[in-house]
Amino acid sequence: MTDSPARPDTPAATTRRATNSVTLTDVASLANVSPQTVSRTIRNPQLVSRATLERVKWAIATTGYVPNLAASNLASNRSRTVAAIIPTISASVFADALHGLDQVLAPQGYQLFIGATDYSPEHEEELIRAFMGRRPDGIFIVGTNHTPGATLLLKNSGIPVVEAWNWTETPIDNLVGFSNWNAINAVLEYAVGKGYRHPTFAGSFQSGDSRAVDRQASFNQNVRRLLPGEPIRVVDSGTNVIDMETGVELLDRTLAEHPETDVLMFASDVFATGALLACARRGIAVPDDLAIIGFGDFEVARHLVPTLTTVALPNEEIGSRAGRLLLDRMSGAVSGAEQVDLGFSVIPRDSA
Amino acid sequence: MTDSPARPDTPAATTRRATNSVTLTDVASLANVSPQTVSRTIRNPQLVSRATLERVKWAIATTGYVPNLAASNLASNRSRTVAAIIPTISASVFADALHGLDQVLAPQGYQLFIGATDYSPEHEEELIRAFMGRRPDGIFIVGTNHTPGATLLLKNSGIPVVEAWNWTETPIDNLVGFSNWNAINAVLEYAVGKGYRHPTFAGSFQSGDSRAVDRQASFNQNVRRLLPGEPIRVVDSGTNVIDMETGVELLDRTLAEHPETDVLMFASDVFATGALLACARRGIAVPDDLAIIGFGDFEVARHLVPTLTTVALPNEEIGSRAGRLLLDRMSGAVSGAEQVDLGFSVIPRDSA
DNA sequence: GTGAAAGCGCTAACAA
DNA sequence: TTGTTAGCGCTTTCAC
Repeated sequence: MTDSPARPDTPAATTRRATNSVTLTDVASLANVSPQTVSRTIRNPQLVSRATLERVKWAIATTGYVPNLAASNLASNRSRTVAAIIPTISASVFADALHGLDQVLAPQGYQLFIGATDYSPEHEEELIRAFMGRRPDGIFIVGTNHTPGATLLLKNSGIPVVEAWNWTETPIDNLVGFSNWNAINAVLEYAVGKGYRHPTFAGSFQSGDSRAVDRQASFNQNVRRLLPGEPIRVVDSGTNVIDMETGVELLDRTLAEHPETDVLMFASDVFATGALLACARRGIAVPDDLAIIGFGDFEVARHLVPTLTTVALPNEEIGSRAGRLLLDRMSGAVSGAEQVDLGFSVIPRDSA
Repeated sequence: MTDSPARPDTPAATTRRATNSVTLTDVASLANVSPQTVSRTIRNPQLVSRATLERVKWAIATTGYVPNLAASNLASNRSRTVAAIIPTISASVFADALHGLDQVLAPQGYQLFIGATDYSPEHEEELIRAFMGRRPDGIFIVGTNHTPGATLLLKNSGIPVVEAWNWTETPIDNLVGFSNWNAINAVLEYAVGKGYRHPTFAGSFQSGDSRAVDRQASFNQNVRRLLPGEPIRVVDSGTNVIDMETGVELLDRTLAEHPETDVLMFASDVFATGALLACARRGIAVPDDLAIIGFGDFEVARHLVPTLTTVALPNEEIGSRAGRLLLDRMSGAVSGAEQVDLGFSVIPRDSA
């Protein structure tokens, strides 16, 4: 033992320490080195001699020391965190993207903060503001439609940002996604190529979900282009809810409001699944009475009877690619923004 | 302007500030108050006079100040974060729980750190260690089977912990879940009550997923109890993968290895869905040729044809209840640990 | 109701 | 290779 004033058994009367947790200084005095050497042992072991390294490691293990990353963050101005802002946690497409993101970031020591906007741009702005307080080293955010305040916050933050999913000509920084517009166009071309002439598009087109709005706009324009004279049939659930029940309702409304429909295109496989199973229950033959096309290529699509024609999207890759872009920028290796179009593919199956 | 030495336009030559971000001191000097008053404005506005409050708020807005929570964390020893440790992000049951957790915690200003163990206890321990460095105010963790090291870390952390999903007689701290053992027993009693005599249990029973292992043990014991003399039929996929493809494989193996099976119980609705749809494709009548029972009551269960008999689990409620327990403990209002059994319910439908 | 002083636990910069 | 010094930006404590 030493008579150092930092001895843990000689706490200054003026201390404010509320924790009883071990600090760098405790480890240092046990190992008989300076706190700096302990810090180096953890962060840059190659700068420390073998003997010292062993001694410090032993001291860390003995004390059960866990570095306080808030202090590290404050001193180094790096948090080793990434903030992920998604519309909702319980939608598999975003969960897949988060999974991709986490797989790339976790091995590099980055931890993920997650926040859900529930499709509300106002809530998104609040969330961004709250996350900024944590000084994340990177930001992953779904969507390209933000409030002016949110856009400003992100632009001025000086933090690498990846916007994901949607495509836009004017990203804030990096962009990883695909074109919803082109995807819907591709589906429509597929359907027309198959001989269908009376398409209806069904989904939830609330303004909060700009991806859905993009898809609807694309449908409108491309029907005009590919089927001149054909009326635009869109059925809107009027909610943000994406579930199979709503798919059944959309089917019912389509049958009632647009009985001439020969192919029913859904904005999500979730809707399509509900509708396709409802058809089976009601004796509507798919695709002979009515063809159905989904969007997203969820796992169930290739198991349904009949199998569901749909569009495969690069969900997980959006996350992993975004993670790699962030890593490049956070390490300082790369300085410029990138736009990555991951594309999509129409998957022809039996339902259309 | 003042001639205060803290003037932002008079940076000390010795400064180490890497950020150009606004600090409490900047706001204070603009509002002509002490930093302390700005802090109070944010954290305890009722202690500040109206006039001062207005002036400080104006200064905050003018400067675009965002408090640095790492500094706050360090000084106050509270991080206003909760760490959530789940087996995998891309499984809807855990996503639902996270959603419940977030819904309760976010309004109170708590942010969520998320980490995925991929069903590996070793990885879980690493993750806990990494998260401890962030000094979360609470920990949510799925499962009750941890490595000795992980258990020790959690127990000694002094941080409120909620273990979720499984049931155990010896929780680390709080516990929110249901009994997998009882749930499987209930399903089996239901099946036997319906007249089935040759049950087979299919799923993935890798040791990493203790919930699945519990279910299998329950199946074994309860078959012996309810159907004495009947052999125990279990089909194990041999992987941690939970997808419909595996459900199809499990069905095939059951038909090949145990053709006498009259009711096939799956450890997850995902498997059951794959199997049930495969039956439709192969002309196996459900439930007449073979009855099928799932586990989890996923959304698709009530839409399938035939609808799937299964067990409903309180996924989202597990999260929200855990959130409320953590909130109680983090606020200091409650000191004791609680064990909450949220139960389950067998949902009789057409497949069995 | 407000301010001054001290320090949370760590790392950057520099010195030896 | 190792140590010393000076903060990072905030909150606690205590004085007024």
